[in-house]
Amino acid sequence: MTNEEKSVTLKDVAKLVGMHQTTVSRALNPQTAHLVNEATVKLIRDAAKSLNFEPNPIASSLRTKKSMNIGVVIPDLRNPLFTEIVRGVQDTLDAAGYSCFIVNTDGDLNKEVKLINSLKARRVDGLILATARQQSHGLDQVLGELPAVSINRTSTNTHLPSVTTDEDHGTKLAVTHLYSIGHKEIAHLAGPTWSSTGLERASAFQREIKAVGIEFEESSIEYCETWTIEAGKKAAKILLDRSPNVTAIFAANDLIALGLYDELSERKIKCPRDISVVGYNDIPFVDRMDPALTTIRIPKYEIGSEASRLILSMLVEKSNSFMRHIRLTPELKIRQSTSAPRKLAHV
Amino acid sequence: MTNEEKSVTLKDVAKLVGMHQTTVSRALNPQTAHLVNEATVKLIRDAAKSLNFEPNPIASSLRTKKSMNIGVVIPDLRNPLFTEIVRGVQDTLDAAGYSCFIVNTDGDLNKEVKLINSLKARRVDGLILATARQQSHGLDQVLGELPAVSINRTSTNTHLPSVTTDEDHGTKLAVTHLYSIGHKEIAHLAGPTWSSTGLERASAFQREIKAVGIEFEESSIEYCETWTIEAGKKAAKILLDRSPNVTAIFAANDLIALGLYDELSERKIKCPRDISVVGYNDIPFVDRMDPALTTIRIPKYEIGSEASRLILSMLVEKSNSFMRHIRLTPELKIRQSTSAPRKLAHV
DNA sequence: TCCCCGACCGCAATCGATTGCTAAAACTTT
DNA sequence: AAAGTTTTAGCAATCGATTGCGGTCGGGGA
Repeated sequence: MTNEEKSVTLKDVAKLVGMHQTTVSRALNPQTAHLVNEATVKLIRDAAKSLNFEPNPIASSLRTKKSMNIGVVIPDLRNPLFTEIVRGVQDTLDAAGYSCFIVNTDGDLNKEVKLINSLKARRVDGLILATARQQSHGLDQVLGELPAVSINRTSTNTHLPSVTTDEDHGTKLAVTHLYSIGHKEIAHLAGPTWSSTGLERASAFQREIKAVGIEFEESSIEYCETWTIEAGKKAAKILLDRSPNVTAIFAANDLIALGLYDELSERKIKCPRDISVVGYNDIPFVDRMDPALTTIRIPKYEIGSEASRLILSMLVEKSNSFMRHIRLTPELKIRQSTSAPRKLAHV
Repeated sequence: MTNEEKSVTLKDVAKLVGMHQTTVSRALNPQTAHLVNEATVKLIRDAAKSLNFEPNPIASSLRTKKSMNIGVVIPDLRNPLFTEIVRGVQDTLDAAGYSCFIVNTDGDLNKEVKLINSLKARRVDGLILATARQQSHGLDQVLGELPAVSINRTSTNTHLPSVTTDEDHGTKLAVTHLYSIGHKEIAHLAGPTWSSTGLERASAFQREIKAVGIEFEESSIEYCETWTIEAGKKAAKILLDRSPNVTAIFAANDLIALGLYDELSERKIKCPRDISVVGYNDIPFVDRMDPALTTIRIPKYEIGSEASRLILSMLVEKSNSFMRHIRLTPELKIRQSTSAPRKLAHV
């Protein structure tokens, strides 16, 4: 019988100190403790501790209409990119006394809508959206009044506060790196066209290619269907067939780069000897692949923590008035998958 | 003004159909709908739909004392082993209408206790524990009456229902594989001694080594401090110094195997040419490392889903009476990190 | 015809914390 | 000393769904 706890309530504590539950409530809450005599507060706090009182957040939520939960919508927790982000979210959120519900859309827009609705049904106080669709397709309507921030701001969703990384800069890092080591025939395995980051990187690619003085051809970009290894491989197949003499490929993310790796090894094309590869994100373990992947590192954990801070701030100052956009800076991690081209491409 | 929803309640629905909220409540709940006239049920359901009514789970929780949330305690979400498991948990749980709170202990026992308490404070209905400490150090007391299942049953915690994999079998697969391709000098980089799985695999290793007819020496086992790459590398250093002529090493998990990889490459020891390596778990991407890691695959997703099923069943049949232990079977994935020893070790 | 039972539905209490309002006491201010 | 403040604390309503306890009505059995 070490376990006599039968859910201690405010009233129990009140009884113990001979006061009303109201006073106990106020004494225990830092926000309202000033309404109670200091000595009484101490008395009550001690009593609460002795009874091992834990306020019931559910009762509290019901009355205050704050669940202290926020929903986190991601494509798939198994994608290491997101686990890193989510960790940032969790740490920041629970430091503020919030918890989170994580849901996986698996890239399915219908599912996403359903999940957001379920999150609303669960009365989350806010949402962090890490699913970057180009067409938010009435998501705004689904969102309703619910405070939300978006990771990977979609261009159509600029009305949502967001935390993003500088896609242009990241792409520039990739392209100029490849150019600086001698590549002239650079192609791009782009992200899906329904993804805002995919599109942004693709158009940044085009811009940067021109910026370094290479003539841009449409054929040097091939779009992947999804952000996966398989899609990357499939697109790589097409790209390599079409442009056999590229010497470097910038993949829109690491997974796509890995798909490219697969296709290269099937064709016995050696990376980086024959073709250099740059990825994006720097997810865990790509530094241990064969070859170690040169990539654009984004501050994943920080994206999560910043997004959390943002949503938290929206929750206190209910003023949705000012729309904040936080932009973080990526950096280049040079590893073994890039090297000077074997034979310089003719200009 | 597309958003006129101001939180519709039972009472609103009741008003619309001219009935009492009680009836509405019963009609909407499948469990109690039989108490209401069938025609009325339909009427009410339609009305609810038309008002876009969503029952407030918080109010419901308060009354029923069921939060419909369960806590998931893991070391670190960033460890791909756990993200896989968690996905299994999430999918199974939310099919049953439950949500989960995921917390990360970062291997810190104090933190673990704190987190479990916070989970209890949040009124979770049950717990899934994926932190496998040998000494549960009064965790039982912390747990109290809360239903819980453990992944990786700790030997001291056999009083908790559990979902585990067959460590003996997995270890046997590893050892016999190495033996069958010719290795006689096999060492083991064991998991931490505070971990039940670490200990189990280590003792199974010893047993299996003897079983295949190799003389066992204490020196062929080196324990890692934690389940990390760094700890693996550190222990590998010691092991390789001590036993320079081992031809194969069985690492207690993939991360440790990767640490071993690092140490091997620093010493210019080629895997598998000079030393074969077997990992454990088969976490994502180890098939793409250099060399692709031979490992013992465990059904990660299933562990999560089985654990969830278990906790759910405990929630319905409150009878804690029968203690269930589910044991899943691992399998061997042979890849490039194992091959026949270059020169056979002298017997 | 009378009684009993089941089907159907409403009343009101309940879960536990929060908060607007009120009131008593304590302390200032003229 | 009277009036005005400030401090401190209690009362009771409230959040929204659930549920034990009836109550009404219609029908079946005796």
